[in-house]
Amino acid sequence: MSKSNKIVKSLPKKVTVDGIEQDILNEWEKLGVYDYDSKSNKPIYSIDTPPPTVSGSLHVGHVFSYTHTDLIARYKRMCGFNVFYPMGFDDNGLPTERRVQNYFWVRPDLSASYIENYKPKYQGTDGLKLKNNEQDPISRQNFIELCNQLSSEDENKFKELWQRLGISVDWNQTYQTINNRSRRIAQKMFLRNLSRGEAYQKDAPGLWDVTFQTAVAQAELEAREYPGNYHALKFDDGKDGVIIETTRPELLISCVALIAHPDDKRYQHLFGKTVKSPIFKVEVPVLAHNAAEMDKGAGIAMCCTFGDQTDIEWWRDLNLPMRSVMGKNGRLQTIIDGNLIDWISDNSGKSIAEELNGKTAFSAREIMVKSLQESGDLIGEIKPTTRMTNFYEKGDKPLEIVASRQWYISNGGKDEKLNQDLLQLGEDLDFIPEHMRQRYRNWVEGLNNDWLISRQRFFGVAFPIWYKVDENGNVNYNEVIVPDESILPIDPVTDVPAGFEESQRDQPNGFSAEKDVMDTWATSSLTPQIACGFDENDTVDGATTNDDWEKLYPMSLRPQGQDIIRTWLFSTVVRSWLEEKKLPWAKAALSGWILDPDHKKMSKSKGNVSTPMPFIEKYGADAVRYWAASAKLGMDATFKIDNMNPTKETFPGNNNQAEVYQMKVGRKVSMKLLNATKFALSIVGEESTLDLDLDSVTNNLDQSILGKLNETIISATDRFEKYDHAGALEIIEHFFWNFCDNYVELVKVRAYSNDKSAKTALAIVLDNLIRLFAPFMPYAAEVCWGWFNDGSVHNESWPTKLKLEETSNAFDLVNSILEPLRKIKGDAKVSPKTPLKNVKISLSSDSIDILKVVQQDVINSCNIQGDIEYIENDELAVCGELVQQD
RNA sequence: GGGCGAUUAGCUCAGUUGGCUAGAGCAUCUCGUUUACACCGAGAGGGUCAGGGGUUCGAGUCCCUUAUCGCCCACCA
Repeated sequence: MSKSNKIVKSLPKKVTVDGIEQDILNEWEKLGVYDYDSKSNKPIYSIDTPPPTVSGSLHVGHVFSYTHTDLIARYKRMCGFNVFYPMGFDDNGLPTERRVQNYFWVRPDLSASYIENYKPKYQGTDGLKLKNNEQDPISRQNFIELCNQLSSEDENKFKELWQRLGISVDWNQTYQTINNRSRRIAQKMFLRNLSRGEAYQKDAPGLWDVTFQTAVAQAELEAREYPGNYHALKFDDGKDGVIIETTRPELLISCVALIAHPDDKRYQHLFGKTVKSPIFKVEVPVLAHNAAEMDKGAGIAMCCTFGDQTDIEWWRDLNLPMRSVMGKNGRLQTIIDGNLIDWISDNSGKSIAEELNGKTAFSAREIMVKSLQESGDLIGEIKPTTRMTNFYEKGDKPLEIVASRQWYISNGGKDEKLNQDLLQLGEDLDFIPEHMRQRYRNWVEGLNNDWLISRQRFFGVAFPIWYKVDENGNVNYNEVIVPDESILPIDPVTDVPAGFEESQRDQPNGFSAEKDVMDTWATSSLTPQIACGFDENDTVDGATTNDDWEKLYPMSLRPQGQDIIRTWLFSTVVRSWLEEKKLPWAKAALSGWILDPDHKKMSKSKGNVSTPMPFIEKYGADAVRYWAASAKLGMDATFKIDNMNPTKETFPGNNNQAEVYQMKVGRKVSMKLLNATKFALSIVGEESTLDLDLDSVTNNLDQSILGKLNETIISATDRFEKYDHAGALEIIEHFFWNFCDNYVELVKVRAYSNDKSAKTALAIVLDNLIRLFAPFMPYAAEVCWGWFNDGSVHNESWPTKLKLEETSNAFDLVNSILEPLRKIKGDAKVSPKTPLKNVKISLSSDSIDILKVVQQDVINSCNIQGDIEYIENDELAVCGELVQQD
């Protein structure tokens, strides 16, 4: 390596890390330092950045994981890759729907027509004051426009934070998950799934959230503890009765059978016979099924349509009738079109059935318990219990099971071959850290159904389809009308299929729109396609083109949180496999959690989040990055705050006394880098050019520090290649402190006296160190670099192995005798400047030879008077006498 | 119930394929220094590597087992 002709610019008297960010940011933007170059021939490194949800706010956990990705991006960029590092904004889905509703006090209404230049009456946080006013009903298209308007405000706040943090995203490459490009791609991919038979609709019982009144997918479930009671109910078998236990007596009315295990001796005599339910006196069969567990409850279960997933299994396997009463609004429906449900003939049973109509599960249960107690069919005490129950992850009421027509995409939940293929893809994908692969395996192996992608919500990407309406005015869901790909995106609620006119909407022999929207993951699963320009017809919203698609896909890296392996990661693999028969990326990097000081995961719902900007302002962006960079991928990190009671009230760092240890250290490191560089340049830069020629380093000690530098470069690079940024940082930092505290101190005198070798070594080390630190501390590194270079350090190359002859271990040797020499003065509690005399050093003869060559630096820095006496001995020993000061 | 991970100094964590007297930072204590850096430097104390077995010349590292913590999945009779 031989570089020269570097011009040393003027150095500041005092360095600082405060307020350095904005000027540098402007410079980066001006130079386009992080721009992806679609015309370049360099190898590409493409990153499938997670699009943050814009309706939320960013917390330190985001800063943590996005910094990890940025470290990789910056490293790869310096290694000569053409880095494609886009940013998306997730503004599709329920959180945004609710936020837009409350912010503008509107609600989407599918019957409302589109209004050009619609201006909402309200805006801001006055939603609560408007509680009594009705929300303004507007069309879906208007709603999407309001979303885009609100999102762009949020996006700017996000962008500001990411930039300040030094995330090296190419801001020309951005997308929104609700913008035209995303909707177009989501619809196009759905149509292709449909044409290949991978997307299909089915009318079947499924999990249903009664609050949001939408179907939910397996991936969105969350099991939570839920209190309940066991009720022992007696069914009439003509003899002593059959006792079953249930936590849901309100579903007795939907009971279609009693089920026990085929091997259960207790119930053998009942199989094939019927019993009568209490209260309603409905005759139901007693049947055998393997899924019944002998040791659960009474060993015999009441099968209702539907209480849980097992009920669905029994209903399907045993061909049982459907007696569903649970309405989509969470209320029991026993009277339909004025008629009471038809399977009850008993008169008193009928009147209770009538009473149940319109009741929530909760009040229906109260009615049933009371009735059962009165009739004497409730046996013994009601026993309280706590059980795990499935909830929609965003909901707060247990899920019900309701039959409805929904759209699904095959994901291996029902197709063994596809399941195997997807498992194999999980083996082919490079997980970082490796053990995260197990999460993927567990999930794919545990799938029990296809991916439910339709949602009965208003805001999201519309299904681009209509259905034919028959001559009687009934919608025929089997006759799907699809648009041509070229006109996407469309909204079937306002757009009209080819060959029809608007007047035929919902008319006999006309057409009817699919009103559901797709699940948000149905769009998010396409982020590689959206970011990389998959759509050859795209003329809107996109920065990349279809030419880029060929180069960028499959992508190099998917960074993401471990909590969304089953959703985002898996669904992206599914879509990519179905469309391209490829993995979407080579590697997946999973980041860990940020834990609060009580070791609880930091999340918005727990109210323990810390907003990052105050920390950036207090310590500087480099320091915050240093904190994040110190943690390995996939490892949790504790957000440890000193001097502070870690309660909710005081947690977010508004207390000036509070310190985040690692950030404090990070600030020290960046200051040290600035100071060390300034110092070295002040000695070295007396001339107008810097000599970085290795041949100019002739002194043994100087050569040996270059040897140390070389080791550092090699092992830091090795760590980075293994995606171990924390290990790389540790190695670089260790060398850096050693260099500052020992080497620089040693050669000061020689360097001041214009020694060519020392000056060149200092310059070479600094030149490399700044580049080693650049991914971690982009601001401090840029400042240092700017003192003796033009252009950005972030477009420079990552240091590579120096072409050195074999070097001695002079530096380590000197360090090992420096320590005891310092201790002599330390023990005597005198200044390090105090002179020493009669210094004797015993060590091996080889080491003596090396040491003699470089001893002048030791004599200078320790202020040794007279000669050093060397004694040959394998055991290292150092002694000396202090010269008495006046 | 099935799976994954963690457990090393007061705190936060390193410790790569078994090979040192087990390391670093913070915190604590002692001392020093102000022409690179007080957003500094030098030094000290502090650990039965969660417990118990085993393999090995040798175990923080490998195997078995127990305990505690965290997470994922299953669990609604």
